[in-house]
Amino acid sequence: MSQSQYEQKLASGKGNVPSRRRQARGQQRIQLLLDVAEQLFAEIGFDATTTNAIAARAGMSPGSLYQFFPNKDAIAEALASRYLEQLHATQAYSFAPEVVHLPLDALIDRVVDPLVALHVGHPGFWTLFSGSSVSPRLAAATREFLEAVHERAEALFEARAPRLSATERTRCARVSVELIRALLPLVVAADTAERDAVVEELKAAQRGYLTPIFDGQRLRD
Amino acid sequence: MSQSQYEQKLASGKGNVPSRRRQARGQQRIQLLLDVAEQLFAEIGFDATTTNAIAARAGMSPGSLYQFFPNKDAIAEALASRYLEQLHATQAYSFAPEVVHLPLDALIDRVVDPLVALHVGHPGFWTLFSGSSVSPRLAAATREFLEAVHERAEALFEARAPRLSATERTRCARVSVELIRALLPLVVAADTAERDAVVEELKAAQRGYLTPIFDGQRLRD
Amino acid sequence: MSQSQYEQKLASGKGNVPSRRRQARGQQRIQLLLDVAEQLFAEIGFDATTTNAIAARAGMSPGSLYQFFPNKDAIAEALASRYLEQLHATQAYSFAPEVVHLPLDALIDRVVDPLVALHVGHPGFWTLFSGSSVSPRLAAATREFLEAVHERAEALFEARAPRLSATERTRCARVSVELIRALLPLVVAADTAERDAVVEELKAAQRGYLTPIFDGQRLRD
Amino acid sequence: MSQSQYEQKLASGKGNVPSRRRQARGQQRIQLLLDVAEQLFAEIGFDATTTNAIAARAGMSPGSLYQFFPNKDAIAEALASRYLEQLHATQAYSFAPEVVHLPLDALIDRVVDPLVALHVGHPGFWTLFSGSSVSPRLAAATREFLEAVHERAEALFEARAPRLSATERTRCARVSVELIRALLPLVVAADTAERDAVVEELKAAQRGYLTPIFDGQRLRD
DNA sequence: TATGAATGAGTGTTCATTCAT
DNA sequence: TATGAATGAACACTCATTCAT
Repeated sequence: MSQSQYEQKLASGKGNVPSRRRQARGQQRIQLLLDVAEQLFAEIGFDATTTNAIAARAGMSPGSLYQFFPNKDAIAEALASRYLEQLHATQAYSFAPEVVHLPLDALIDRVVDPLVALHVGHPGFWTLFSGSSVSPRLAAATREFLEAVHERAEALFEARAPRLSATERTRCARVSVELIRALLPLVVAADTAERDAVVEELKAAQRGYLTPIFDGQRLRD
Repeated sequence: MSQSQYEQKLASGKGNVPSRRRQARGQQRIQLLLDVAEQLFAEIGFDATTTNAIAARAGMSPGSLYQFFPNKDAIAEALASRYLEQLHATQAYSFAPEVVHLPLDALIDRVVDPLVALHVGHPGFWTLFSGSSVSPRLAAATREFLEAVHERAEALFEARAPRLSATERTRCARVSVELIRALLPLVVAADTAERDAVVEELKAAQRGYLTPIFDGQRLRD
Repeated sequence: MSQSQYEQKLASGKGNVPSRRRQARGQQRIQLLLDVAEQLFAEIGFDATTTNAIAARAGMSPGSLYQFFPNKDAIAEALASRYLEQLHATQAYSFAPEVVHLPLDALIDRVVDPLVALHVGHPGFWTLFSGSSVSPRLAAATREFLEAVHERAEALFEARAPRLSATERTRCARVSVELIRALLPLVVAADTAERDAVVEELKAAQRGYLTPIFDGQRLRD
Repeated sequence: MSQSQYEQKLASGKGNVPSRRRQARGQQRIQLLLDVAEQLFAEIGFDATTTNAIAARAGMSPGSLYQFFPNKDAIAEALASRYLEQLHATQAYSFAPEVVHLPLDALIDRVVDPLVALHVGHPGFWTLFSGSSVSPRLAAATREFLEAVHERAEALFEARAPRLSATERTRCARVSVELIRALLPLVVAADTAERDAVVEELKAAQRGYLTPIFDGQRLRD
């Protein structure tokens, strides 16, 4: 989903195709706005961030902001969408078919590392997904995305722990995912020196949780 | 830190010492306001909750609310403080001296079960501690409390995994704590039928993470 | 339709029945706001009138205005409704059953005089009903009211000019009504000295239009 | 008053004399803008019509619009001026010298028919002259024009009803004019089938009003 | 003490107008 | 000349907070 959805041409006139230059300029400004918004959301939260503040920090007028986004929520949504796109990309890598047969350590690396990279690159982004005053659309998008992740995780569990009941599988997959998701803020918060070590702990926790499950030691429900 | 700090005693000469009855009435109203605020924060978030809505739901006027709390943030802070008090109480139990020698499973039960009870009893309370628009005071209180918990956890680690370096110990303690903290929302969100099972997973994850550490299998940093 | 519809009680609490004094005060302020709004609408039009300007001129804060009216349109609607109520009252008098048998001159006096009085008392009110940016609700209310008036006029025509075809009757009634409606602004605009004379002309015009119709001289369609 | 007044000739030394072609193009675009503006004003009113919408509907950019008109009001004024020009033309015909001696019916036809044609051709134009947020200049122009019409009507009255006092003459002329002006919206609003009949009523009303005056039956003031 | 009407600064958003290209 | 992105003042409306009763 690109932000082109926000362009509102009042007239479809004839040859008013914006020059490549113009378009590029627009794209840059949109990215700038999103970057600024991300910063501010991270710093003071979604609600405390005013649209005028975003525009000002981006060095433009409030009116300009509204040329790109129909309203404040749309900014959060675009931000989320930008983020989710990247997340999707990592997922394609993390859950590629051959991954199923990887040893556990490699498997965990494959899932965790891109996530860590993404979060470290977008510190404070998590704000968006935990705040409660976010738009329903954003909430829906998030839920949807999480569902997708859970499904992939479940598929993995089906292959690696086939003796789990369906209920158990769903539950374990969710817990496994949340285990990572939940420790990510800790990783982001850690200073650079400490970060790698924390990531190792995260992986250890994941290993500790998954090993008995994948070993088939868990039989009773 | 109790909410009595908000009571504005003018302490002028006259005999305006509130009768015991009055005081009791005030306490009740404060608790009512906090209960209502907790509900609303959980339902629609801190920012979306208006002070007027809190007062209205509590069956009193906005003016009355401001007799007990100097501003909106103070409500969140009092709520947090009430919560943290309870949390402190559980901590006294969870980290009592004899706990050090409990088998791992029992140890985990002792820490996790009261936490789960508390969170289930105060659903959505977590909103307060994750939102970013909360007052700096609240943020400080939270940080302070977490430090205390980390310290206790560290003390436990010192006893159970004495071969860990100081740095490792701190890190592992934090991760162990966050592991629980992070999965608690999942527990709260689960419907009653599912809840116990999720709690079991939470404990399994904790066990999985702690076992190798407490067993002394972790030597390298 | 009273303005009580705008009162939004967040809580229905217990005995928070506003004192008679309080209620009266509220009524006064509502009337004041409507008066001020009527002035401003007449002076500079609906769109150019800002809600803040209304509040300021009424000596209160914007917030207060919104305690009585949910939005700007509602002010126009309340104004219209206040006006239409009065108009309804005059209609009851103008079209009372015995009126059918009055001589033409008396009949015209009976219809025109109250209308003139009303319009003179509310100069510039017409703005509301001619502006195009008014709310759909207001437009509907106006249309509805006009329909009612047309119906009454038609009933009169049925009695006084029974030989008119249904189509003719409808058309003549509408024209007769519009003849008055349209000249009213001229009456309002006239200075006091001139006013009575203009009203006389209005009546003369009406007489001139109705006489041949009521005399049965109009037979062809 | 033509819209050429809006063309900003800098008249600097160089040969920037626009070619005939260019001028013609400009004229076309101006007319196009005025047509579009007229439509929009009629559809949604002056205030709700944005300059951007006018430009868009005319297939040009906002910047271009401002090459022809210095501001939004000027569009309404140019529109009015275009309209008034046409109106002036009809007046030359309606009040030609020989008209004085026409029988009443013919006289009325001569005045009313062109007006009806004009209004039907420019539906909703009246919006401009009744809205209150129009520019003072527009108001002045309208007033001015009406004065001119009134004067002509008065001249007619002087010839046809010489026994009227000056005051009476002025008043009756105004009322006669307003009588038409006021019913014109009804004519415009009527669907094509009904329209002619309504026009006939309009004429009948005018006849009914004028006959006694021109017959000299009106002597008293 | 309790009330709730009143306040007013501040928010998201619009749109007439400008100006670099 | 034409363009349309950019501007920013201004508007409708909200809500934390106060204060007369």
